[in-house]
Amino acid sequence: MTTVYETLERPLVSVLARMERRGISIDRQVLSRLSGDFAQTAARVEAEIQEIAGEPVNVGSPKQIGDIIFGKMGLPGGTKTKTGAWSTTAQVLDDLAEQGHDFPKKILEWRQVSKLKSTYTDALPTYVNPQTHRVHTTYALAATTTGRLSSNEPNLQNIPVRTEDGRKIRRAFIATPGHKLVSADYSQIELRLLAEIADVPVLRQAFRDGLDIHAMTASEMFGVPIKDMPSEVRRRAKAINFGIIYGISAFGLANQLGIAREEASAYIKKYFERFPGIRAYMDETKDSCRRNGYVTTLFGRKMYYPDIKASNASVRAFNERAAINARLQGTAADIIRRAMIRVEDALAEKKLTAQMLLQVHDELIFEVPDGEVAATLPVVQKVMQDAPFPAVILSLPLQVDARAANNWDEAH
DNA sequence: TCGGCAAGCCAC
DNA sequence: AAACGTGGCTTGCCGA
Repeated sequence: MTTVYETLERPLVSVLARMERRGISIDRQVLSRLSGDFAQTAARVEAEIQEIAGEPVNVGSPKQIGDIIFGKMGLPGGTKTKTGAWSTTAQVLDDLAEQGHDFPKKILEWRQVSKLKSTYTDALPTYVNPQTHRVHTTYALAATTTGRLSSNEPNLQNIPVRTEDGRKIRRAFIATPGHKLVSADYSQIELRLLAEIADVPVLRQAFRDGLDIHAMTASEMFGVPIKDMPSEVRRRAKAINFGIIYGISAFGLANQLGIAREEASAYIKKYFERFPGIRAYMDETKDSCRRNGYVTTLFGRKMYYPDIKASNASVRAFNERAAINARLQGTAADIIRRAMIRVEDALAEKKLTAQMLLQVHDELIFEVPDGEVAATLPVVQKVMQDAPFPAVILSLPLQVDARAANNWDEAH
């Protein structure tokens, strides 16, 4: 498929270069104030941790924390990492915190603010370019096996969004005065591509009907009405949907949901029954990857997984899951690349001056003059929705949500 | 002092 | 505790 390289990759390099050169504004005062807040919280929590420990402890050392929790304090449920150290991941500490143990809870709190401070509020200002007063990331076009971009120095594709403290950092990404940030993102693009590629009638129809896809999944699997569905039921279905995209295993799903492996197995079995096409899609993907050494996106781009034939069973299984995921993640990557290549001309044709600044896998961020926002939104949405055309005609619509605000958090 | 690995965690 | 996919960044730690 030389077409992909000639018509997509070469222009994309130029598009990315323009995005890198434009950069994005951050509010250094907001970040500075947040750094102070985080420092204060970290210091307070660290003092409480030292108090409980009763001895000097380096809070940032997982090894020391593990020795205290599972050695000295003798809390239950300890597991070891592959090097033999006590594991102290967030999941482990969360389990202990839920059992009422204060120490792991405080470690979690310390880690959260420390992460946000060191990786974001302290680091981002050091990337502000003195000439432009903006932050300029660098995109790597060929760094991933699936065709996604990656972003570094700084990575602007992993700005926090999950927690309230995290969103405070996102609010520091701002538009120039007289402008708005416009964020446009594909809704559930990988699940839509799963419905398309695996040819799952129920799933495709659900997307055509605009249903809440996780609620629909829960309804199909557990026989619960979509109306007034308990959030826990929907949460499980959502975890299963994501698991499917990632090349599910009963082990992984059990860990994710905190249920027994047997129960997770039953869920997967039920899912395959309710959504005919998924199992065949997975089997066909593995078979063709074993035959050819690669899998392809809907656009024909190849992604190589030669180790899918490895003699080691766990290496083999890993490559099988990666190959299953790659067709979905890779096709989504192709689609947003096509949109990025087309959107500049589409805007120019309407005399719109929006500037594309960032790409975050299924999201594009633009800086737009206040007076052009209303006209810009539908142009961006249409280009993104129609991006597969004409090379690929999907049997279901791609939905693109777009909104404008003064900062990235409120636009997202 | 530097480089690399391990552990951990942020995003999609 | 990652055998549920793709990345990048930071800290601690250890050996050269």
